[in-house]
Amino acid sequence: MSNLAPLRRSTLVEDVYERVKALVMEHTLAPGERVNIDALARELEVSATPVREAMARLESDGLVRKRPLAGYTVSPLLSRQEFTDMFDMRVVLEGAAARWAATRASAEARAAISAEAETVAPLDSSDGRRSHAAFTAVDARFHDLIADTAANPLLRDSIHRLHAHLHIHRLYFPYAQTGTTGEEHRRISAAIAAGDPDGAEAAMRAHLDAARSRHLPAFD
Amino acid sequence: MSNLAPLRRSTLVEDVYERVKALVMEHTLAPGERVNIDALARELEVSATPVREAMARLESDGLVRKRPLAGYTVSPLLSRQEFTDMFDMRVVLEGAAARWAATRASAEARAAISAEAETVAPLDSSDGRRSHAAFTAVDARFHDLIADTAANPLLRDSIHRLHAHLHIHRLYFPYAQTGTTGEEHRRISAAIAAGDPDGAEAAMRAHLDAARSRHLPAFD
DNA sequence: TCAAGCAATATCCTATAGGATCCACGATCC
DNA sequence: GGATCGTGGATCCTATAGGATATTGCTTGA
Repeated sequence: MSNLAPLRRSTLVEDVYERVKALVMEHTLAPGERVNIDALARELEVSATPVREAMARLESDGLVRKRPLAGYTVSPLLSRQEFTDMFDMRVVLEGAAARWAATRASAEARAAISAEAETVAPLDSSDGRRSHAAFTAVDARFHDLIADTAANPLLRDSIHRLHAHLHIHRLYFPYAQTGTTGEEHRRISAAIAAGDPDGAEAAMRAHLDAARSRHLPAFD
Repeated sequence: MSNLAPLRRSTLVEDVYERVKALVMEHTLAPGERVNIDALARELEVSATPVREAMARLESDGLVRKRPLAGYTVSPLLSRQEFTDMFDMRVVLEGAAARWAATRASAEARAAISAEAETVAPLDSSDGRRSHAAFTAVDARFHDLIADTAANPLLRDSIHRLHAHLHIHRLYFPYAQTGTTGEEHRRISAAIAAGDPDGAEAAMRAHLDAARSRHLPAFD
Protein backbone atom coordinates (compact mmCIF):
# COMPACT_ATOMS: atom_id res chain seq x y z
CA MET A 1 0.00 0.00 0.00
CA SER A 2 2.36 2.65 -1.22
CA ASN A 3 2.11 5.39 -3.80
CA LEU A 4 -0.99 7.01 -2.40
CA ALA A 5 -2.00 10.33 -3.83
CA PRO A 6 -0.43 13.10 -1.75
CA LEU A 7 -3.80 14.01 -0.25
CA ARG A 8 -3.91 17.66 -1.13
CA ARG A 9 -4.81 19.68 1.88
CA SER A 10 -5.91 22.73 0.04
CA THR A 11 -5.10 26.27 0.84
CA LEU A 12 -7.41 29.10 -0.02
CA VAL A 13 -4.98 30.29 -2.66
CA GLU A 14 -5.36 27.01 -4.52
CA ASP A 15 -9.14 27.14 -4.42
CA VAL A 16 -9.28 30.78 -5.44
CA TYR A 17 -6.91 30.11 -8.32
CA GLU A 18 -9.10 27.31 -9.65
CA ARG A 19 -12.28 29.30 -9.23
CA VAL A 20 -10.99 32.43 -10.94
CA LYS A 21 -9.42 30.38 -13.71
CA ALA A 22 -12.80 28.79 -14.31
CA LEU A 23 -14.45 32.20 -14.34
CA VAL A 24 -12.07 33.32 -17.06
CA MET A 25 -12.31 30.11 -19.06
CA GLU A 26 -16.09 30.18 -19.15
CA HIS A 27 -15.97 33.94 -19.76
CA THR A 28 -18.00 34.86 -16.74
CA LEU A 29 -15.11 37.27 -16.53
CA ALA A 30 -14.97 38.62 -20.07
CA PRO A 31 -11.75 39.38 -21.97
CA GLY A 32 -10.61 42.93 -21.34
CA GLU A 33 -12.73 43.25 -18.22
CA ARG A 34 -11.17 44.79 -15.16
CA VAL A 35 -10.84 42.55 -12.15
CA ASN A 36 -11.57 44.27 -8.89
CA ILE A 37 -9.67 42.37 -6.25
CA ASP A 38 -11.71 43.55 -3.30
CA ALA A 39 -14.99 42.80 -5.05
CA LEU A 40 -13.73 39.39 -6.10
CA ALA A 41 -12.64 38.66 -2.56
CA ARG A 42 -16.06 39.61 -1.19
CA GLU A 43 -17.72 37.48 -3.86
CA LEU A 44 -15.64 34.45 -2.91
CA GLU A 45 -15.98 35.30 0.80
CA VAL A 46 -12.27 35.44 1.45
CA SER A 47 -9.85 38.24 2.07
CA ALA A 48 -7.86 40.03 -0.60
CA THR A 49 -4.55 38.41 0.32
CA PRO A 50 -5.09 34.93 -1.16
CA VAL A 51 -6.86 36.49 -4.12
CA ARG A 52 -3.81 38.59 -4.92
CA GLU A 53 -1.57 35.53 -4.79
CA ALA A 54 -3.89 33.58 -7.06
CA MET A 55 -3.94 36.48 -9.52
CA ALA A 56 -0.15 36.47 -9.63
CA ARG A 57 -0.26 32.84 -10.73
CA LEU A 58 -2.94 33.55 -13.32
CA GLU A 59 -0.79 36.30 -14.72
CA SER A 60 2.04 33.84 -15.25
CA ASP A 61 -0.43 31.67 -17.15
CA GLY A 62 -1.21 34.64 -19.35
CA LEU A 63 -4.89 34.58 -18.42
CA VAL A 64 -4.82 38.02 -16.84
CA ARG A 65 -2.60 41.02 -17.28
CA LYS A 66 -1.32 43.27 -14.54
CA ARG A 67 -0.68 46.97 -14.62
CA PRO A 68 1.30 47.99 -11.54
CA LEU A 69 -0.76 50.04 -9.11
CA ALA A 70 -3.72 49.85 -11.44
CA GLY A 71 -4.97 46.32 -10.99
CA TYR A 72 -5.60 43.31 -13.15
CA THR A 73 -7.60 42.89 -16.33
CA VAL A 74 -8.63 39.70 -18.06
CA SER A 75 -6.35 39.16 -21.05
CA PRO A 76 -7.98 40.49 -24.21
CA LEU A 77 -8.98 38.20 -27.05
CA LEU A 78 -6.20 37.15 -29.36
CA SER A 79 -5.54 39.36 -32.35
CA ARG A 80 -5.27 37.72 -35.74
CA GLN A 81 -1.49 37.89 -35.44
CA GLU A 82 -1.46 36.40 -31.95
CA PHE A 83 -3.80 33.66 -33.07
CA THR A 84 -1.50 32.80 -35.96
CA ASP A 85 1.48 32.83 -33.63
CA MET A 86 -0.32 30.50 -31.27
CA PHE A 87 -1.00 28.02 -34.06
CA ASP A 88 2.61 28.26 -35.18
CA MET A 89 3.51 27.20 -31.68
CA ARG A 90 0.93 24.45 -31.68
CA VAL A 91 2.32 23.06 -34.93
CA VAL A 92 5.79 22.93 -33.45
CA LEU A 93 4.85 21.58 -30.02
CA GLU A 94 2.05 19.22 -30.91
CA GLY A 95 3.89 18.00 -33.97
CA ALA A 96 6.69 16.93 -31.66
CA ALA A 97 4.18 15.46 -29.23
CA ALA A 98 2.66 13.30 -31.96
CA ARG A 99 6.11 12.21 -33.08
CA TRP A 100 7.17 11.16 -29.61
CA ALA A 101 3.85 9.57 -28.83
CA ALA A 102 4.33 7.38 -31.88
CA THR A 103 7.64 6.09 -30.57
CA ARG A 104 7.08 6.06 -26.82
CA ALA A 105 3.43 5.25 -26.22
CA SER A 106 2.51 2.09 -24.37
CA ALA A 107 0.01 -0.28 -25.89
CA GLU A 108 -2.65 1.04 -23.52
CA ALA A 109 -1.90 4.64 -24.48
CA ARG A 110 -2.18 3.84 -28.18
CA ALA A 111 -5.50 2.19 -27.56
CA ALA A 112 -6.73 5.17 -25.56
CA ILE A 113 -5.77 7.57 -28.33
CA SER A 114 -7.48 5.43 -30.92
CA ALA A 115 -10.60 5.27 -28.79
CA GLU A 116 -10.61 9.02 -28.32
CA ALA A 117 -10.21 9.55 -32.05
CA GLU A 118 -13.33 7.50 -32.64
CA THR A 119 -15.33 9.38 -30.05
CA VAL A 120 -18.07 11.49 -31.50
CA ALA A 121 -19.44 14.42 -29.59
CA PRO A 122 -22.79 13.50 -28.03
CA LEU A 123 -25.95 15.02 -29.39
CA ASP A 124 -27.36 17.93 -27.49
CA SER A 125 -30.51 16.89 -25.66
CA SER A 126 -32.29 20.15 -26.35
CA ASP A 127 -32.03 20.51 -30.11
CA GLY A 128 -30.55 17.19 -31.14
CA ARG A 129 -27.58 18.83 -32.83
CA ARG A 130 -24.00 18.39 -31.86
CA SER A 131 -23.17 21.36 -29.68
CA HIS A 132 -20.07 23.37 -30.30
CA ALA A 133 -19.07 22.97 -26.67
CA ALA A 134 -19.27 19.19 -26.87
CA PHE A 135 -17.20 19.16 -30.02
CA THR A 136 -14.43 21.33 -28.57
CA ALA A 137 -14.39 19.18 -25.43
CA VAL A 138 -13.76 16.04 -27.48
CA ASP A 139 -11.14 17.84 -29.53
CA ALA A 140 -9.38 19.14 -26.43
CA ARG A 141 -9.29 15.69 -24.83
CA PHE A 142 -7.75 14.17 -27.94
CA HIS A 143 -4.98 16.73 -28.11
CA ASP A 144 -4.31 16.70 -24.40
CA LEU A 145 -4.09 12.93 -24.46
CA ILE A 146 -1.39 13.01 -27.09
CA ALA A 147 0.46 15.70 -25.17
CA ASP A 148 0.39 13.50 -22.08
CA THR A 149 1.52 10.46 -24.00
CA ALA A 150 4.61 12.21 -25.34
CA ALA A 151 6.11 11.70 -21.87
CA ASN A 152 7.81 15.05 -21.53
CA PRO A 153 6.41 17.18 -18.71
CA LEU A 154 7.77 20.41 -20.14
CA LEU A 155 6.08 19.74 -23.44
CA ARG A 156 2.86 18.73 -21.77
CA ASP A 157 2.66 21.89 -19.69
CA SER A 158 3.46 24.13 -22.64
CA ILE A 159 0.71 22.55 -24.72
CA HIS A 160 -1.80 22.78 -21.89
CA ARG A 161 -1.05 26.47 -21.50
CA LEU A 162 -1.75 27.11 -25.16
CA HIS A 163 -4.97 25.15 -25.03
CA ALA A 164 -6.34 27.40 -22.31
CA HIS A 165 -6.06 30.36 -24.64
CA LEU A 166 -7.50 28.43 -27.53
CA HIS A 167 -10.46 27.49 -25.36
CA ILE A 168 -11.19 31.11 -24.50
CA HIS A 169 -11.03 32.11 -28.14
CA ARG A 170 -13.37 29.33 -29.20
CA LEU A 171 -16.03 30.41 -26.74
CA TYR A 172 -16.19 33.76 -28.48
CA PHE A 173 -16.28 32.40 -32.02
CA PRO A 174 -18.40 29.29 -31.68
CA TYR A 175 -19.21 29.09 -35.37
CA ALA A 176 -15.96 27.68 -36.67
CA GLN A 177 -16.56 24.80 -39.04
CA THR A 178 -16.03 21.31 -37.75
CA GLY A 179 -14.94 20.28 -41.22
CA THR A 180 -12.96 17.08 -41.51
CA THR A 181 -11.67 17.19 -37.94
CA GLY A 182 -12.78 13.66 -37.18
CA GLU A 183 -11.00 12.19 -40.14
CA GLU A 184 -7.84 14.18 -39.42
CA HIS A 185 -7.84 12.90 -35.87
CA ARG A 186 -8.16 9.33 -37.05
CA ARG A 187 -5.20 9.80 -39.37
CA ILE A 188 -3.05 11.04 -36.50
CA SER A 189 -4.20 8.25 -34.26
CA ALA A 190 -3.51 5.63 -36.94
CA ALA A 191 0.06 6.84 -37.37
CA ILE A 192 0.65 6.80 -33.63
CA ALA A 193 -0.86 3.34 -33.33
CA ALA A 194 1.39 2.17 -36.17
CA GLY A 195 4.46 3.61 -34.49
CA ASP A 196 5.15 5.92 -37.41
CA PRO A 197 6.71 9.11 -36.00
CA ASP A 198 7.13 10.88 -39.35
CA GLY A 199 3.56 10.11 -40.32
CA ALA A 200 2.24 11.18 -36.92
CA GLU A 201 4.03 14.50 -37.01
CA ALA A 202 2.97 15.18 -40.58
CA ALA A 203 -0.65 14.29 -39.83
CA MET A 204 -0.66 16.54 -36.78
CA ARG A 205 0.83 19.45 -38.71
CA ALA A 206 -1.70 19.00 -41.48
CA HIS A 207 -4.51 18.85 -38.97
CA LEU A 208 -3.45 22.02 -37.20
CA ASP A 209 -2.92 23.91 -40.43
CA ALA A 210 -6.41 22.92 -41.49
CA ALA A 211 -7.83 23.86 -38.12
CA ARG A 212 -6.20 27.26 -38.33
CA SER A 213 -7.77 27.79 -41.73
CA ARG A 214 -11.15 26.90 -40.31
CA HIS A 215 -10.74 29.44 -37.52
CA LEU A 216 -9.21 32.35 -39.39
CA PRO A 217 -12.43 33.61 -41.02
CA ALA A 218 -13.59 34.62 -37.54
CA PHE A 219 -11.19 37.54 -37.75
CA ASP A 220 -12.68 38.98 -40.95
CA MET B 1 8.20 62.12 -29.15
CA SER B 2 5.98 59.11 -28.81
CA ASN B 3 6.55 55.51 -27.88
CA LEU B 4 8.30 56.15 -24.63
CA ALA B 5 8.85 53.22 -22.35
CA PRO B 6 5.90 52.94 -19.96
CA LEU B 7 7.98 54.26 -17.08
CA ARG B 8 7.66 51.32 -14.76
CA ARG B 9 6.72 52.56 -11.33
CA SER B 10 7.72 49.46 -9.56
CA THR B 11 5.91 47.76 -6.78
CA LEU B 12 7.69 45.89 -4.07
CA VAL B 13 6.46 42.63 -5.54
CA GLU B 14 8.32 43.35 -8.76
CA ASP B 15 11.54 44.17 -6.95
CA VAL B 16 11.31 41.19 -4.67
CA TYR B 17 10.64 38.91 -7.62
CA GLU B 18 13.75 40.12 -9.44
CA ARG B 19 15.90 39.91 -6.34
CA VAL B 20 14.83 36.40 -5.40
CA LYS B 21 15.12 35.24 -8.99
CA ALA B 22 18.68 36.52 -9.02
CA LEU B 23 19.39 34.75 -5.74
CA VAL B 24 18.25 31.48 -7.30
CA MET B 25 20.03 32.02 -10.61
CA GLU B 26 23.36 32.74 -8.94
CA HIS B 27 22.69 29.93 -6.48
CA THR B 28 22.95 32.07 -3.40
CA LEU B 29 19.81 30.09 -2.74
CA ALA B 30 20.94 26.56 -3.54
CA PRO B 31 18.78 23.94 -5.28
CA GLY B 32 16.75 21.97 -2.80
CA GLU B 33 17.17 24.57 -0.09
CA ARG B 34 14.13 25.56 1.91
CA VAL B 35 13.02 29.16 1.56
CA ASN B 36 11.86 30.70 4.80
CA ILE B 37 9.45 33.45 3.83
CA ASP B 38 9.69 35.39 7.06
CA ALA B 39 13.48 35.26 7.07
CA LEU B 40 13.60 36.31 3.43
CA ALA B 41 11.25 39.18 4.17
CA ARG B 42 13.43 40.37 7.03
CA GLU B 43 16.51 40.05 4.84
CA LEU B 44 14.95 42.20 2.13
CA GLU B 45 13.44 44.53 4.73
CA VAL B 46 9.88 44.12 3.54
CA SER B 47 6.89 42.31 4.92
CA ALA B 48 5.93 38.76 4.06
CA THR B 49 3.00 39.72 1.87
CA PRO B 50 4.88 40.89 -1.23
CA VAL B 51 7.37 38.09 -0.77
CA ARG B 52 4.60 35.52 -0.93
CA GLU B 53 3.25 37.02 -4.13
CA ALA B 54 6.70 37.03 -5.70
CA MET B 55 7.18 33.39 -4.72
CA ALA B 56 3.93 32.49 -6.43
CA ARG B 57 5.31 33.94 -9.66
CA LEU B 58 8.61 32.15 -9.24
CA GLU B 59 6.74 28.91 -8.80
CA SER B 60 5.05 29.42 -12.15
CA ASP B 61 8.50 29.88 -13.64
CA GLY B 62 9.48 26.56 -12.15
CA LEU B 63 12.31 28.09 -10.13
CA VAL B 64 10.80 27.14 -6.79
CA ARG B 65 8.40 24.45 -5.71
CA LYS B 66 5.62 24.82 -3.22
CA ARG B 67 4.28 22.34 -0.75
CA PRO B 68 0.98 23.57 0.67
CA LEU B 69 1.25 24.58 4.30
CA ALA B 70 4.91 23.62 4.31
CA GLY B 71 6.57 26.42 2.41
CA TYR B 72 8.73 26.80 -0.65
CA THR B 73 11.95 25.10 -1.66
CA VAL B 74 14.30 26.00 -4.47
CA SER B 75 13.73 23.59 -7.34
CA PRO B 76 16.22 20.74 -7.21
CA LEU B 77 18.82 20.24 -9.90
CA LEU B 78 17.61 18.54 -13.04
CA SER B 79 17.85 14.79 -13.13
CA ARG B 80 19.41 13.19 -16.15
CA GLN B 81 15.97 12.47 -17.52
CA GLU B 82 14.76 16.01 -16.95
CA PHE B 83 17.89 17.38 -18.55
CA THR B 84 17.32 15.24 -21.61
CA ASP B 85 13.70 16.32 -21.74
CA MET B 86 14.76 19.94 -21.56
CA PHE B 87 17.09 19.53 -24.50
CA ASP B 88 14.37 17.74 -26.44
CA MET B 89 12.29 20.83 -25.91
CA ARG B 90 15.16 23.10 -26.86
CA VAL B 91 15.67 21.20 -30.11
CA VAL B 92 12.02 21.64 -30.98
CA LEU B 93 11.65 25.26 -29.91
CA GLU B 94 15.00 26.66 -30.91
CA GLY B 95 14.99 24.70 -34.14
CA ALA B 96 11.76 26.49 -35.02
CA ALA B 97 13.24 29.78 -33.86
CA ALA B 98 16.23 29.39 -36.16
CA ARG B 99 13.93 28.47 -39.04
CA TRP B 100 11.72 31.49 -38.59
CA ALA B 101 14.64 33.80 -37.96
CA ALA B 102 16.03 32.73 -41.31
CA THR B 103 12.85 33.81 -43.08
CA ARG B 104 11.71 36.78 -41.03
CA ALA B 105 14.81 38.54 -39.76
CA SER B 106 15.52 42.09 -40.83
CA ALA B 107 18.89 42.95 -42.28
CA GLU B 108 19.90 44.50 -38.96
CA ALA B 109 18.87 41.39 -37.05
CA ARG B 110 20.88 39.15 -39.35
CA ALA B 111 23.89 41.38 -38.85
CA ALA B 112 23.43 41.32 -35.09
CA ILE B 113 23.28 37.53 -35.06
CA SER B 114 26.36 37.26 -37.21
CA ALA B 115 28.19 39.66 -34.92
CA GLU B 116 27.17 37.70 -31.86
CA ALA B 117 28.32 34.47 -33.48
CA GLU B 118 31.76 35.98 -33.94
CA THR B 119 31.95 37.22 -30.38
CA VAL B 120 34.52 35.43 -28.30
CA ALA B 121 34.25 35.36 -24.55
CA PRO B 122 36.70 37.84 -23.02
CA LEU B 123 39.71 36.56 -21.16
CA ASP B 124 39.46 36.52 -17.43
CA SER B 125 41.65 39.25 -15.96
CA SER B 126 42.79 37.07 -13.06
CA ASP B 127 44.08 33.97 -14.74
CA GLY B 128 44.00 34.90 -18.41
CA ARG B 129 41.79 31.96 -19.28
CA ARG B 130 38.33 32.17 -20.68
CA SER B 131 36.02 31.80 -17.74
CA HIS B 132 33.14 29.42 -17.89
CA ALA B 133 30.78 32.20 -16.83
CA ALA B 134 31.87 34.42 -19.70
CA PHE B 135 31.43 31.60 -22.17
CA THR B 136 27.93 30.76 -21.01
CA ALA B 137 26.99 34.43 -21.11
CA VAL B 138 28.01 34.69 -24.76
CA ASP B 139 26.23 31.45 -25.56
CA ALA B 140 23.05 32.60 -23.81
CA ARG B 141 23.05 35.92 -25.67
CA PHE B 142 23.37 34.18 -29.02
CA HIS B 143 20.46 31.84 -28.37
CA ASP B 144 18.29 34.54 -26.85
CA LEU B 145 18.94 36.78 -29.82
CA ILE B 146 17.70 34.13 -32.22
CA ALA B 147 14.67 33.52 -30.05
CA ASP B 148 13.87 37.23 -30.16
CA THR B 149 14.38 37.40 -33.90
CA ALA B 150 11.89 34.65 -34.57
CA ALA B 151 9.19 37.24 -33.90
CA ASN B 152 6.82 35.04 -31.94
CA PRO B 153 6.34 36.18 -28.34
CA LEU B 154 5.07 32.80 -27.20
CA LEU B 155 8.13 31.09 -28.59
CA ARG B 156 10.45 33.70 -27.13
CA ASP B 157 9.01 33.35 -23.64
CA SER B 158 9.11 29.56 -23.74
CA ILE B 159 12.75 29.57 -24.76
CA HIS B 160 13.67 32.11 -22.12
CA ARG B 161 12.04 29.96 -19.46
CA LEU B 162 14.10 26.96 -20.47
CA HIS B 163 17.29 28.98 -20.49
CA ALA B 164 16.81 29.94 -16.86
CA HIS B 165 16.94 26.27 -15.89
CA LEU B 166 19.88 25.62 -18.15
CA HIS B 167 21.72 28.49 -16.51
CA ILE B 168 21.19 27.06 -13.03
CA HIS B 169 22.41 23.65 -14.14
CA ARG B 170 25.52 25.09 -15.75
CA LEU B 171 26.53 26.87 -12.57
CA TYR B 172 26.71 23.51 -10.83
CA PHE B 173 28.62 21.73 -13.55
CA PRO B 174 31.03 24.37 -14.80
CA TYR B 175 33.37 21.90 -16.43
CA ALA B 176 31.41 21.07 -19.54
CA GLN B 177 33.57 21.18 -22.59
CA THR B 178 33.30 24.19 -24.85
CA GLY B 179 34.09 21.98 -27.81
CA THR B 180 33.20 23.30 -31.23
CA THR B 181 30.50 25.61 -29.97
CA GLY B 182 31.90 28.64 -31.77
CA GLU B 183 31.94 26.91 -35.10
CA GLU B 184 28.44 25.53 -34.62
CA HIS B 185 27.17 29.00 -33.83
CA ARG B 186 28.75 30.38 -36.97
CA ARG B 187 27.07 27.69 -39.03
CA ILE B 188 23.67 28.61 -37.63
CA SER B 189 24.31 32.28 -38.15
CA ALA B 190 25.43 31.73 -41.73
CA ALA B 191 22.25 29.86 -42.57
CA ILE B 192 20.13 32.58 -41.03
CA ALA B 193 22.07 35.27 -42.84
CA ALA B 194 21.59 33.36 -46.08
CA GLY B 195 17.86 33.08 -45.50
CA ASP B 196 18.01 29.30 -45.49
CA PRO B 197 15.34 28.03 -43.07
CA ASP B 198 16.04 24.31 -43.56
CA GLY B 199 19.74 24.86 -43.06
CA ALA B 200 19.21 27.05 -40.02
CA GLU B 201 16.95 24.53 -38.33
CA ALA B 202 19.27 21.65 -39.13
CA ALA B 203 22.30 23.55 -37.85
CA MET B 204 20.49 24.47 -34.65
CA ARG B 205 19.39 20.90 -34.05
CA ALA B 206 22.90 19.63 -34.66
CA HIS B 207 24.31 22.24 -32.31
CA LEU B 208 21.91 21.40 -29.51
CA ASP B 209 22.44 17.67 -29.89
CA ALA B 210 26.17 18.24 -29.66
CA ALA B 211 25.74 20.54 -26.66
CA ARG B 212 23.66 17.91 -24.91
CA SER B 213 26.38 15.36 -25.50
CA ARG B 214 28.93 17.74 -24.00
CA HIS B 215 26.80 18.17 -20.89
CA LEU B 216 25.63 14.61 -20.28
CA PRO B 217 28.88 13.33 -18.73
CA ALA B 218 28.16 15.57 -15.77
CA PHE B 219 25.51 13.09 -14.71
CA ASP B 220 27.88 10.14 -14.54
C1' DT C 1 -18.11 72.77 -27.36
C1' DC C 2 -13.89 71.10 -25.89
C1' DA C 3 -9.65 70.84 -23.17
C1' DA C 4 -7.23 71.25 -18.89
C1' DG C 5 -6.96 71.17 -13.95
C1' DC C 6 -8.48 69.79 -9.47
C1' DA C 7 -10.91 67.26 -5.81
C1' DA C 8 -13.17 63.09 -4.13
C1' DT C 9 -13.58 58.43 -4.40
C1' DA C 10 -12.32 53.86 -5.40
C1' DT C 11 -8.72 50.70 -5.67
C1' DC C 12 -4.35 48.95 -5.05
C1' DC C 13 -0.36 47.74 -2.20
C1' DT C 14 2.02 46.75 2.08
C1' DA C 15 2.45 45.91 7.04
C1' DT C 16 0.98 43.59 10.99
C1' DA C 17 -1.29 40.21 13.91
C1' DG C 18 -3.26 35.90 15.13
C1' DG C 19 -5.03 31.29 14.14
C1' DA C 20 -3.72 26.86 11.86
C1' DT C 21 -0.51 23.57 10.46
C1' DC C 22 3.74 21.28 10.26
C1' DC C 23 8.32 19.90 11.99
C1' DA C 24 11.85 18.56 15.40
C1' DC C 25 12.96 16.83 19.61
C1' DG C 26 12.46 14.31 23.66
C1' DA C 27 9.88 10.87 26.43
C1' DT C 28 7.78 6.51 26.70
C1' DC C 29 6.98 1.81 25.59
C1' DC C 30 8.03 -2.66 23.52
C1' DG D 1 18.05 -0.34 20.79
C1' DG D 2 14.41 1.00 17.94
C1' DA D 3 9.87 2.63 17.07
C1' DT D 4 5.83 5.35 18.48
C1' DC D 5 3.65 9.11 20.60
C1' DG D 6 3.22 13.70 22.39
C1' DT D 7 4.63 18.41 23.10
C1' DG D 8 6.95 22.98 22.04
C1' DG D 9 8.47 25.94 18.71
C1' DA D 10 8.80 27.55 14.15
C1' DT D 11 6.52 28.52 9.97
C1' DC D 12 2.84 29.11 7.04
C1' DC D 13 -1.62 31.12 5.79
C1' DT D 14 -5.34 34.43 6.10
C1' DA D 15 -7.76 38.61 7.75
C1' DT D 16 -7.66 43.33 8.58
C1' DA D 17 -6.26 48.15 8.46
C1' DG D 18 -4.10 52.17 6.69
C1' DG D 19 -1.10 54.73 3.53
C1' DA D 20 -0.27 55.39 -1.48
C1' DT D 21 -1.74 55.65 -6.12
C1' DA D 22 -4.88 55.80 -9.96
C1' DT D 23 -9.33 56.98 -11.75
C1' DT D 24 -13.57 59.45 -12.18
C1' DG D 25 -16.35 63.38 -12.34
C1' DC D 26 -16.88 68.19 -11.91
C1' DT D 27 -15.45 72.79 -12.47
C1' DT D 28 -13.21 76.35 -14.85
C1' DG D 29 -11.53 78.64 -18.73
C1' DA D 30 -10.67 79.31 -23.71
